[in-house]
Amino acid sequence: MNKHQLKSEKTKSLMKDVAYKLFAEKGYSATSIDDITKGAGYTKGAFYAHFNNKEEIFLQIMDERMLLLHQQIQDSITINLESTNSKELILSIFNYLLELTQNEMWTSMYIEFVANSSRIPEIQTKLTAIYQGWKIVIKNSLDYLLNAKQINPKIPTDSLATAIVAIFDGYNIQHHVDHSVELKKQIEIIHYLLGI
Amino acid sequence: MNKHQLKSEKTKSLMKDVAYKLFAEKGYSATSIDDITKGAGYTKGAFYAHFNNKEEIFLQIMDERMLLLHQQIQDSITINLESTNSKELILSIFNYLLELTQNEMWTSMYIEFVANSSRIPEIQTKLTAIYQGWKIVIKNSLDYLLNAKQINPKIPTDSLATAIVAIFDGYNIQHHVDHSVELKKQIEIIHYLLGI
Amino acid sequence: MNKHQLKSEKTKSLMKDVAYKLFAEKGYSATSIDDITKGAGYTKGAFYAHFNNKEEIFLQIMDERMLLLHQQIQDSITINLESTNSKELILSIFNYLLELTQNEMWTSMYIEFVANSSRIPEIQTKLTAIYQGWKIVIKNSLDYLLNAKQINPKIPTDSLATAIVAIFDGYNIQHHVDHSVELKKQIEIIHYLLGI
Amino acid sequence: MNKHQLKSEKTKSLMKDVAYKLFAEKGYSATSIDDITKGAGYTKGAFYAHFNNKEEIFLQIMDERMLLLHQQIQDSITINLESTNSKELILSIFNYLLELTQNEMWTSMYIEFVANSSRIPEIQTKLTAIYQGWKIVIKNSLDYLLNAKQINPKIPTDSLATAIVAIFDGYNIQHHVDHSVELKKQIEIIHYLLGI
DNA sequence: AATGAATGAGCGTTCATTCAT
DNA sequence: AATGAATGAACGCTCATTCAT
Repeated sequence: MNKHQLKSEKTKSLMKDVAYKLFAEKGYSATSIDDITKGAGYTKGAFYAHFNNKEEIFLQIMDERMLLLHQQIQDSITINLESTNSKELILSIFNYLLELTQNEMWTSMYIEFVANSSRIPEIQTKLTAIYQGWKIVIKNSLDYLLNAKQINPKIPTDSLATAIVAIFDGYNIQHHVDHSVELKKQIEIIHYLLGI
Repeated sequence: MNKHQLKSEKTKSLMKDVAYKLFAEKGYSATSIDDITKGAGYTKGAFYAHFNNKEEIFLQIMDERMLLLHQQIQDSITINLESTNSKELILSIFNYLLELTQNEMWTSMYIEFVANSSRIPEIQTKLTAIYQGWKIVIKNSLDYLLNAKQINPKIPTDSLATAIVAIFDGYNIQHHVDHSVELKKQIEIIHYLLGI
Repeated sequence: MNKHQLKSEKTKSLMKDVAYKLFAEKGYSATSIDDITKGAGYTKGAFYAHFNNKEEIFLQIMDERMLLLHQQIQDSITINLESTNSKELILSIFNYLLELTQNEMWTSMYIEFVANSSRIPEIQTKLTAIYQGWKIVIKNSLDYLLNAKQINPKIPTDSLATAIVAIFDGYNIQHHVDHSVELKKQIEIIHYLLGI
Repeated sequence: MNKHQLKSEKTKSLMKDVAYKLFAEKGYSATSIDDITKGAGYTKGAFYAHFNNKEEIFLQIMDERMLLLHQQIQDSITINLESTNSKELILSIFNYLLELTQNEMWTSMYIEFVANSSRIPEIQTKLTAIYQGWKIVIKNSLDYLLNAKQINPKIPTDSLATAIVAIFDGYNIQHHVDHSVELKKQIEIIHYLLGI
């Protein structure tokens, strides 16, 4: 990677960081290109040297953040899969998600994704794929634990995976609106569903 | 109410119906006053004769729709509380919510409420109150059923109420993004949580 | 026509007059909406209350000016057709066109039409129709004079009509670039072609 | 000319070729520096290494194309001046011009020159000079043929030269707008004017 | 000679809002 | 109550031009 590319990458990254923050704070529509570039210390023109339009930066941020999240969950699982204690594994995964949802910025951005999904088809496609990914990861983990007889659910693991994702999303939304809602309580519910 | 007021009320109501539809379809930001008034067969000026600004109509719609929803749930409970069979009561409530979430327009609008809650403080206040209301309604019903020994939950009823709301929201979001997600499955989960 | 429409028509007309002048002076691309509205004493927004976009005002001006021109030529012919002297008729028509081409603004605007015709299909269609119209008007007049044995051309009247239009356009362009070119001389040429 | 200069000249020439094409296709205003450099396989910076600004390349292209055209006409005349038959001379010259005007790109570019002449004084000066040049070349040829009694015009040769240029321009414009106009017909008219 | 990141001014367009009628 | 002309600020985007490399 030459100097030009390096500088370009740095600028893009800076703009994406600022945009991420602003999209979360003010929403996609209410965030202007000017807001983004000024926040990153550039002028409007610089934005269009790196992104074709506003939608593109939104989608790129979404892609990157979702990929990162997916990988981190995956890693968290891999590391803990050797642990003999199922509770530890489950706890580690869910605690990870918990931390994430406690990050207000991420939640706002996530809701922005969902809110715009019906208007921007590409977002819908991506989000659907992401949901599928999460559910598969969770189902696989549950299957593994089930085989190891470490969980004892009364509900099929694929339905459980969907339910767990829903519970996270649901608590996420409630907490986003009303911070007095305790996110930790969802862990209890999930444990109960898992029969542990 | 005289003729003038009646006409005024009718105009407002028409505009709110159109606005509800448009906010759900295109989002709050992307919907213009012109879209609303043209859709209702009026011109821009008429809008400002009835609403002070765009935010106001959004909040009024939210108020009315949420109140309506709340009352309908309340009614559904009241009617069914006398039924000897707990399953029937639960089913009737949840089926009501199910129908609602299967109404795409309502879901879109609901997500619009949530997405705008961090930007418009009044929305946050209202949404928080609404969540509280729902949870109280659900908790009271659960307590009633618990006393009647018709449900057998392992989790306190207030936590359960929060969980049930979260599950509805969560499935709602997933279904909004990916229509292949079956909303009916959430009922299974909730039944399991209730020990029935 | 009510007061609203009257005011609207006045504003549109004012804007079209200013736009006509500016398009001729600076060309279509180089003329901004701001130039037009400021010149007419309005703000940018007012423009879009009356025209859908920049192209529309250009096309409307073209339509109106061309229609007017066509009618005036037509009138000029009708009035003079009764005259016994063919020279008078011819002179009156060509003098009319002469006057027009001596109006720099009109010529500039006309060249703008032509220059943009390959890029804006609607302009091409309109211009083609206008050329047809002119040629028919001229051919009909020539045929009339031919029947009356007042002209004695060696070339078919339809070819002559095309040639006459070409000569007007050609002198027009030369004069537009170099004002020392005498437009009057083209009348001589045309007279010669007509055998008078 | 050393290697550096050679390369430079080649780059300039490439850019001018691409620019010529683009100016003709999209017009001067609508053609961006980026369009030109990308089309020539370079980047923006390279443009400014060879031209001071956009106007400069336009003027250079105009200069070169017009010079070329002038020389080719001149050559065409010189070669044919010895021919005993006047018709051949005339035909060769006009056929050359005919071919040129049938080249759509050239016509578009030519109209761009004319349309921009009132905005860019340098273009006006150049175009005026070019018109003068053409007219002198044509007049001289006509005078030569007149002396040789090979043409028999009823109109002074200088007026005829102007008329011939006008006829070419006029048919050019008509054909540019409406391709069904036959350019060949203008030759008939000119022959008639020349009394041959 | 050539790259390409960045500027900055400007453009066409939209839209919430105001107000005379 | 309703119209619709007009405002004015903002927005997404383009582009000629500059300049460090």
